[in-house]
Amino acid sequence: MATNPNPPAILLMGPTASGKTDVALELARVLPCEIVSVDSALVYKGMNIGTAKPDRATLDAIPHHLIDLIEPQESYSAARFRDDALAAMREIVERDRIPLLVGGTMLYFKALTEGLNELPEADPMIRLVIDTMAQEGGWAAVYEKLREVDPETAARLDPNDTQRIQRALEIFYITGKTMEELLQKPRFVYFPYKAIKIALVPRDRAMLHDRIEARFQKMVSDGLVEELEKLRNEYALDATLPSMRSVGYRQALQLLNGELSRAELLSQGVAATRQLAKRQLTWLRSMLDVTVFDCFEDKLAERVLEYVRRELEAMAAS
RNA sequence: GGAGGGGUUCCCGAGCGGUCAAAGGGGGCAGACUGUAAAUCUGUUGGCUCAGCCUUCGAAGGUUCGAAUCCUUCCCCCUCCA
Repeated sequence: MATNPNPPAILLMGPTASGKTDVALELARVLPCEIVSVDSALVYKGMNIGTAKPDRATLDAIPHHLIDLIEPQESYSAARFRDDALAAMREIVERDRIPLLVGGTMLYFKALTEGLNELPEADPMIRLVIDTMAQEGGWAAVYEKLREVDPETAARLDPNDTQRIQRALEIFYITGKTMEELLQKPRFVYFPYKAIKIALVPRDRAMLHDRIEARFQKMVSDGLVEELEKLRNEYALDATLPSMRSVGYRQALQLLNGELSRAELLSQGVAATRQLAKRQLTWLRSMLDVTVFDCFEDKLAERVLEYVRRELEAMAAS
């Protein structure tokens, strides 16, 4: 198996609150797996309650990767995830074990399995320049600038999509080439694994909504706000950081800043989580070759385990 | 008991005789997504046999060619005086 040029990897996807973690832990308990987190929020140290991070005991008992990588004022990226995940997977396979990728950040799954074009990484200075340009002339002026240098990308983007406009212009300023041109180039797709792709999806959205609400309430009563308060004393956190724009923390920070009441924290946190789940489900629907399980099905973990076993056997046989 | 203010489509909330199935926001639903992705953006949101029709603006009557908008009574809610 160590010499297998195309070893298996299990990809377990699903929206927030679909029960991915429970299923993953069960798989890891029975199969020789190590878990690789595919989650843009679990990378932050100290952000535990709001990200539903597995507890210390679980992390110690079962090997987990790509959790607690950076501090809350830092930022991560899909490209960095791809590198980190491929490195982790290689090491896992070298130990004769199976990488079990678990998470809800669908862009990361996509970047991992389909690769990314060669684009420059984010440059804080350039972004600052563009932000300043936006402050002075409005985003309409920034969009106009993009239209001058990269009309194809500008046409593709909505004038209100400031984040992508900034990124496209950033690419041009760094490379002198348009994003359009760089995306045209063929990309290397290095993903030397036989992927077993599984999606946990609710048969009934209302049931997921109920679970989301209960879960968020529990996060708050477990001390989400207090956790953030402590983090804020330790790090210079503000609302523009990617970590502080994540579901739950964004609202908790607003509460600490006096912008939200306790009741609003609850309702807005729950709504933001539902909206996240909705976007995750949109990604999943667009993905082919994924085996879907109803996340409210009885004995979910057992069924998934059984399916994975069959797939692994079939692979070993061929 | 007296003086005011109010009840609008899932929610908040504008409308104050026709151009109103009713602004705006929220929520929901659908979609997009290449180094911020738990982010960002877009569309849609009474029903139907859908360029038209039907049912909606607390309830019931009335005025009018025509009402969510005016009048009457009734039912709730809030503020103030007692």
